Amino acid sequence: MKFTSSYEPKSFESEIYQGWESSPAFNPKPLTSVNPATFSKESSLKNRPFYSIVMPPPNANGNLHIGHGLTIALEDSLTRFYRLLGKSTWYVPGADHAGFETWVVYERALEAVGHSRFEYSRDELYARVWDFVQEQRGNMELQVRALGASCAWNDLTFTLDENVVSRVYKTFEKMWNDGYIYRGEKLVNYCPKHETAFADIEVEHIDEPGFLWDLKYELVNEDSDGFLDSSPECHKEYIVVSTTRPETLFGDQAVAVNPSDPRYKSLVGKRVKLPLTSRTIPIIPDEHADPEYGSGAVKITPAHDFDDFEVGKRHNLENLRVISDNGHMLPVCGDRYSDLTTEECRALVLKDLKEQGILLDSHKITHSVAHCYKCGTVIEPTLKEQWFIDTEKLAKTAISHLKKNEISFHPASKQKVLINYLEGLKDWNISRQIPWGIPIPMFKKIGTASSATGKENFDSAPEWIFDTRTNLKEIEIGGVLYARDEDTFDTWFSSSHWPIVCTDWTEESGSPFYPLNVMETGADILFAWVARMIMMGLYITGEVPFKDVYLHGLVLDSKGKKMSKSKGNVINPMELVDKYGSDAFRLGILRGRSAGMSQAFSEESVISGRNLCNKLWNVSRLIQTWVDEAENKNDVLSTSNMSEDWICREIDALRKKVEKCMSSYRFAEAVEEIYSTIWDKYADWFLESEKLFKNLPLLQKTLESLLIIAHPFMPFVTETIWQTLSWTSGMLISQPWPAPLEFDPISAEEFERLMSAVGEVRRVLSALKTQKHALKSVPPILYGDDSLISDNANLVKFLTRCPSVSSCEGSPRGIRLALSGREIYLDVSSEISDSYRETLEDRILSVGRELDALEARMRNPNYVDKAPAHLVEETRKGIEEKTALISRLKQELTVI
RNA sequence: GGACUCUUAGCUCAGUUGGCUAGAGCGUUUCUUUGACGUAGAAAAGGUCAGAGGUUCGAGUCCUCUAGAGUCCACCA
Repeated sequence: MKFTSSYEPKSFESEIYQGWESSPAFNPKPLTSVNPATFSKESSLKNRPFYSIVMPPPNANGNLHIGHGLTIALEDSLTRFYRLLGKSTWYVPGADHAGFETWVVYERALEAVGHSRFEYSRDELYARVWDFVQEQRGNMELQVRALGASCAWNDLTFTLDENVVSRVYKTFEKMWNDGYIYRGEKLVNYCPKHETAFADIEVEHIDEPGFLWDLKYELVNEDSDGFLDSSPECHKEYIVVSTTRPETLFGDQAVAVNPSDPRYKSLVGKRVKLPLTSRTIPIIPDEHADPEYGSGAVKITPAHDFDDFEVGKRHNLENLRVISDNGHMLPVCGDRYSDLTTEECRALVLKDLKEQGILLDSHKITHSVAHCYKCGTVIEPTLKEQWFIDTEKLAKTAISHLKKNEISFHPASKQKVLINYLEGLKDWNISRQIPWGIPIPMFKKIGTASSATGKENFDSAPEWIFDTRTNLKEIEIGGVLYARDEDTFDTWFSSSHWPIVCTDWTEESGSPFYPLNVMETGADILFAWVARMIMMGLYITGEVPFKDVYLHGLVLDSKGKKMSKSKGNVINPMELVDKYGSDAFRLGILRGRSAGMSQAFSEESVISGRNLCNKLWNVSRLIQTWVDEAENKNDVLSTSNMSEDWICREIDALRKKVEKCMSSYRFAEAVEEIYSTIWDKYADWFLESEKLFKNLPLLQKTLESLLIIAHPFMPFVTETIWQTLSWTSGMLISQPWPAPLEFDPISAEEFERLMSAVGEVRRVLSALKTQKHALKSVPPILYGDDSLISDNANLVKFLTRCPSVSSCEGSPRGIRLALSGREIYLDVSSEISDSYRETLEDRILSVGRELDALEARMRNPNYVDKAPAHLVEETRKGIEEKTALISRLKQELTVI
């Protein structure tokens, strides 16, 4: 390949990726090639020769969004970094069947062609979605490749793969045997549109305006003497209940009042007539009723409200369902209301109550309403028999391991947040009434086969049995027939196994890659996923599933607003990759981003990334040109001037800095360092100097080091350059991390002095150009007793573009630069130096202010006593230098 | 009600256990058609680190309070 004059990512990215993918680079080294002596269970993860990380599986049939772009930029830079360090690296890619999400998409597609899910059996639907997913599949994987993920594609794990399902079944069986799983009839969060239950975590609570209605429930006289109590409160003939859901009154089982509420004390035990029905219900005392809220009396509907369900349990109330699974009123509500939707029913009930004088008042309120996180439908708490996991022990175990700091969190604050969550964790409903997912391997006893043994066994057979033959609707065991539960698992139940299934962990031999080095994912799924992986990992393996957790925040739009389709501010990562290249995107999205923070993102940062790629491209092109032009190519590698010592020192510092940043997950800082080293140091100073020296072996070596260090963050362009350079061989992706470079530190410091001298020349020239006696042409430089300048006259001349740099021969003239330890003059006319007077005066003032600050510090005896000696010494030196500088500046002033 | 995070340049953000004159990118201004790069080079302007106390020789950094922004969990008849 040849270097084009500018960086054109489109011309090489896909080809480069194919090269990587067809090599063994993405795969972990075979176990036999890794020295087993270096691996033991006890050794810390840092020292083990493996590095493992798994990809949070993107939806198999979806497209990547900006969050995936960030995920892959983060994970892949870690993977490539540790690969370069020589670890056997395994980045396992994944694809998610995305149970509910995919189901919603599929059901919508079905409805679009005029069909309903209810026309098909569960098994038919499963088969149809399977085909649907296969048709849609592929884009995601191509997009992951386009982002440069160096993952082991051979090991791609789909969440419905056979090994995933069998592992999930194993866990379920163990939990069933250990008594962690139970079937219970409880109120569950239920989406009436999609007709499925959810875990608490999948419900979105939104504050909404609503009404609190006061209803009059009339007291009925059931006393034997036929008269109401004579106490003054009970001269009333009714009790006012406050409700936001009048339509559920058909299911009311009681009216609760607070036992300490004096208003209602004497009413406890009485009964009231339930409006619109012929039923009566009791007034019961319960702490749940808040005397401060509404009328202080609350109707209790155990089958349709979580709190009421608990009240009902305490008072042995009946759970009477009045709303169906699909959100319509049941026949029990009577012909007038039966079959209406809850909204229709509410309107009609209110109208009827008003006409009957039962609706007394209404108040505008704001209350939080539970919604389906996917379709936004209001969640209907519904009484259902479901499979639950008793989470108490799981959470307790997880908390104890977390408190022992076995997992370090980035950001650290999330550890506390997670413990806080686990401490209040309720039992976990894992049943979903959607066809797309892993079938629950439980079968219910339904009858007997026509054999004698069946009849014999039937009574003693358990109600439910575990069996993995979920491809069958019915099974027969010992003559007893069982039917499969048609529900599927909550996807978080199966995905909590992700670190275990992706590392091929087994009971027999574990896995050298388990626990994972790091789990990188979005902070928004800390509870849903990270918490569950920890609980499950500990339950199955006894070990935490990962040692580090890195959580990234949301990627917001350029104004800091959340991206959403409805707002139209969604940024598509693939468009940016297409426009500026994959590396530019990666640099742009990592830039200025820190753990756990939701931060803005814009195209500008990607453009800046593209510019860095272009810079590196041209740096490489220039060096290649010099190599091509050179006649003698057998020079020995060594530094031959101070800019070379300096750049070696800087690259070495960069290497260490990047190592440190990566081990503490400070990606943005690593990127920042790479930027400034490539651009400000290597290109602007070193390469400029090398235009005079052209020390080819050193140029080549330093460029190689930079390419390797930058590779984790900008893999395509660095690899392309590597493969284009004439002297390099093999692939960059599998090169060893650079060894320390040799340099003379004193010489490196000398170069810094030269840089500040050159900088001062440039600053003064720039100032003179804009003053009233504007400088027409660049003046010569004169030096007095200054070996740094005399020894490097050529370099100074080149870097400042001055026509000449020569000795003043004992007769200085022009402007003397205000640099301590330097004697440099700009040979300008007296008019020009006059015009510089003002600038000089400003300079004296500002140095004076700095001097004052330092002197004040030294006057403080506590500072001299208590501050570290080196700081005091530095302050002392600073005072000396600034004093000298001021006196010289003043001298200059008088000369002028 | 409980928990967490944030407030630093016009914008987006760094700033590790407190320590030299608080940094970067983008934007702005001036200069340069210079040899790889105009997707460039050289230089500049721009900050009472939200506010008030406190600890300390020393606070953007630690503590307390106040104000504002945001997130999560629980509850809300």
